[in-house]
Amino acid sequence: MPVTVLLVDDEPLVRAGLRAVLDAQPDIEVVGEAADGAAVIPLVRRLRPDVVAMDVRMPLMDGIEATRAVLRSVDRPPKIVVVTTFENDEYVYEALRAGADGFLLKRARPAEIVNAVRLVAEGESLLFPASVRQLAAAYGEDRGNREARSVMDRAALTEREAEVLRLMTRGLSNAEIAARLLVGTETVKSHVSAVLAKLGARDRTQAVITAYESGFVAPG
Amino acid sequence: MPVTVLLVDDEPLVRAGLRAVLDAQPDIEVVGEAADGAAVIPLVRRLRPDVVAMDVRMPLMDGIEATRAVLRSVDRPPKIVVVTTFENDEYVYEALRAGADGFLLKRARPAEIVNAVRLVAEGESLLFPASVRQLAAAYGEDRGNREARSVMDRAALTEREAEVLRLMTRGLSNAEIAARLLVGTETVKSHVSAVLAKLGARDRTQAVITAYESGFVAPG
DNA sequence: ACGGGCCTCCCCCGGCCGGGGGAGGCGGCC
DNA sequence: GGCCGCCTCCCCCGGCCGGGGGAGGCCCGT
Repeated sequence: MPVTVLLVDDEPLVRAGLRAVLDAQPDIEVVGEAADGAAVIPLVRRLRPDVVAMDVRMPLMDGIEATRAVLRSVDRPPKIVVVTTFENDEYVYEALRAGADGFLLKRARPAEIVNAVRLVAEGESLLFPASVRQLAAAYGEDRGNREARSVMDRAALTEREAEVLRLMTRGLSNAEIAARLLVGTETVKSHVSAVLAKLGARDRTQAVITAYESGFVAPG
Repeated sequence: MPVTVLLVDDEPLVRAGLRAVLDAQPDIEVVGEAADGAAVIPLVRRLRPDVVAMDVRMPLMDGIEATRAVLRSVDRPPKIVVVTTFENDEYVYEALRAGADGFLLKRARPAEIVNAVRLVAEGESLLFPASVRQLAAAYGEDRGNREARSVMDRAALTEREAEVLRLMTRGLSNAEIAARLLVGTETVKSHVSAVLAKLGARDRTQAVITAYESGFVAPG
C-alpha cells in the first residue's frame, strides 16, 4: 500500500507542485489538500494520512500551531513534514520542537522531496541541518532576518516594554504613547530607551524595523 | 492552436506547480522548462514559446537580466510574465522596466495564473495596480494593509524618493543616506520630506511602517 | 522657447528624540 | 527582612529631525 499524504499550504501553486511531484511516484499518493492549518484536524481524522506536508507560514493558523493541534488531538497522529521557503526559518525550528518529524525546503529537487516523504513515512526523523546549511550557503541572503529574529528572541522585553514597542510600530510618538498608556512622557522615554538598548537599535525607526524583521509585528 | 509557455524558475516545485496548473488548460501548453535565466535564450530560440513565465529571483542570472537578454537577442520575442513571491518586489518593477509584459504572484489562485498567461498571450499588458489590487483584495481581509498598499500605489514616488525610502527602511539616518547616495544631507532631507508628504507620514518611522505594511519592503 | 518635473543644495528654526544619571514605590523571591 | 526587577517620574542637554521657503541646473515634452 502506498504512502498517503495530506498537503497543507495556503498557496495553490505549491500544492499543485507537491501533488505533481509526489503523485508521480507509484508508492506515494496525495489523498487531500488544505489551504490552512485550521482545516487540518478534521481532514487528518477523516483521511488518516501517513504523512502531512505542512507549510509553516500560513495566514490563519500557522504550521507550528497546526502541528501542535494535530499531535494533541489525534491519536496515532501522522508524521509531519514542515515545508518552508527559507532555510533556517525560526518557524521551522519551532515546528520541530512542537513535534514535527522533518522538514522540506520548497526549492529542494523533486527527488529530495520524494525521498523526505518516504523517509519520514518509514519513521526516520529528518533533522539534517547540514543540507540546510549548504543550501543557505548556496543561496546566501536572508541573513539579516535571522539576526533580527534572534535579537528579538534574546531581547527579553518586559511586558511594558513590549507594549511600548507595539505602539511604536503603530507610528505613535512618545507623547501619544504616554497618553495611550496613561503615564508620563518621561516614563515612556525610559521604556523606549530600554527597548532601544535591548534591541541594539539606535533610534525608534531601527527598533520598528527590527520588530518587523523579527516578526514581532506582522505586516500582512 | 494552444498558447505555448516556457517556464523559468530555479525551484522545480514551482515549475511543477505551474505546469500542473497550465497544462490542465486545453488552450495552454507548457513546452519547456529552465532552471535559470542563463538557459533561457537557446530554449526560446528553439521552442519559440508565446509566453515565458520567469521567476525574478534566481541564482545565476535573475529574471531582470534574463528578460533583457531575451528581448535584445531574439527577434519576435515571446511575451514575458515575471513570477514573484512578494508583491511590490523591487525586482519586479525593474523587470517590467526591462520590458516584461506582466507579472504573477506565486500565491495567486490557479484561475488567476491561467488568466494572466492568456491575457499576455493576447497582447494585453498586465501592469500592476489593478491586478495587484485585486489580489490584495482577494487575499487581504486586513483593511489597514490594503489602505497602506493603496497609499503606496498612489504615492507615485520618484525613483530617487523610492531609493531614499528603501534606505530609510534599512534604518539609515539622513547623514548615512547622504553618504550612501553621494549627495548632501540637505538633498536627502528634501527627498525625505517629499516621501513623508506623499505617504502621509508624520515622521520617518511612520514612513517605514507604511513601507512594510504596503509590501514596499518584504520582511519575511 | 517655454514650462514642468526631478534632483540638487541652501537657510532658519522649533521640537521631538535619545543619552546619562538619579530616585522612589511596589511586588516577588530567597 | 533584604534584595532585585519592574514601573514610574525627574533634570539636563546635545543632536537629529522635519517644516517652510527658496533656488539653480537638467532633461523632456509641448
